[in-house]
Amino acid sequence: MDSAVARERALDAAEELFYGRGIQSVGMDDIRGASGVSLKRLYQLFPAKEQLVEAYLERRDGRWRGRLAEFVELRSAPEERILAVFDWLEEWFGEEGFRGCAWINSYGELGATSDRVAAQVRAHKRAFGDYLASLVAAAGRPAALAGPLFLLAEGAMVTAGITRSTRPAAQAREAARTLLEPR
Amino acid sequence: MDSAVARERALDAAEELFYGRGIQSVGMDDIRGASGVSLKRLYQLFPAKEQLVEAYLERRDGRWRGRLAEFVELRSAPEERILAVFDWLEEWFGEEGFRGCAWINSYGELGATSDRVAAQVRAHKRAFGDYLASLVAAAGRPAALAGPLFLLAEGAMVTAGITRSTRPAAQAREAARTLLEPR
DNA sequence: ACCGTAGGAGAACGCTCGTTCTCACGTCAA
DNA sequence: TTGACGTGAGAACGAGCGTTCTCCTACGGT
Repeated sequence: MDSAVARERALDAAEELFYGRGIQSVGMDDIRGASGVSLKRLYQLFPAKEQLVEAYLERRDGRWRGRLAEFVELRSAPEERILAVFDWLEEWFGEEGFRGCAWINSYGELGATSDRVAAQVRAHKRAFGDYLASLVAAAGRPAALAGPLFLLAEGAMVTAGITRSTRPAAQAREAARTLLEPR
Repeated sequence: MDSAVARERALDAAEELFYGRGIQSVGMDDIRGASGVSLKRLYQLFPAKEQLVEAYLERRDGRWRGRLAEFVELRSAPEERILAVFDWLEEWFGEEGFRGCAWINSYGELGATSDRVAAQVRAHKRAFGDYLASLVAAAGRPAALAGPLFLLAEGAMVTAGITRSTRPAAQAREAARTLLEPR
């Protein structure tokens, strides 16, 4: 098996297991079993579990933000683009296997003990916040709107994860619409 | 040492360590060292670690909501009481040792593997949401306001925990004020 | 004074898991 | 053909930790 292929399979297994069951409760042997990549190869590709965790979060970050941006691009009106973020959240929340925000969960699990994971979570959230801010700026709205919209989105992710419901997305969208109304 | 005293000391140590470093990275031996309660006594009081975790979350839930309600009671105007929630969040975020919401963190750590912890987190969040709803009702405002306010508060907690900043509280308060404005 | 009981200190046990090692096998260059 | 090398399967190692056990001391009732 090609190294690149083995790497992808390992990351696929890591993503499914880490996201679904939490990082600490998944062993390297579980990754091996789910990916078919031998332990020897796993440790060649990722010298320690923590590096596999980092690679998982990093790949997921790119994909997550990519999917969001792709969805948002379908709308042309700047205000609609902002609201589309919440529409996308609703789709995401409804997906099979949704278990909340991977970064918030990882932060709860490892934020206090792993500086590198904590930094990655902060970077992801900053990137998401910056993206929201860019949408607000593109709509010609005051920059101060971005913070509250970000908080609504974060609250929706956390609440959807805990309550296993898509409803927070619609609530957040509605609140966002109100905040966006001209006064 | 009296049993009741030992129990309190054990819970004090559990709260400080579990909240500060995460649950899984704290061993029963750490609890013993920090509390001065022997392992034998610990296991008499809490037959397994999971029960200590539950007792920790339960006691913290009572105290947390008690402190919040106490703070809110200081205001008399119904609208002010709603906003006071966010003022209290700001105070809380600024406390030494603040590390985000204990329940959100616990959910990230154990939500996928412990049904009892997951249920306790849901119960805590439901109680907080109900409390917010009662403040909204007391102010004679539409019940639909409670959801968005809840999401703002949750988003603020998560963001304050990750970024180690008190700013999300003020942002959430400002957004809440806007949502409360008569239109 | 004596015995039964409770409690403390900490060793011990058993399991999990991250990481490394062994060994047998297949491959490819010379 | 041969030998060096890479690889897979899985055993082995070592640490951490939840839980229990041992042993010793102190004390309370008679």
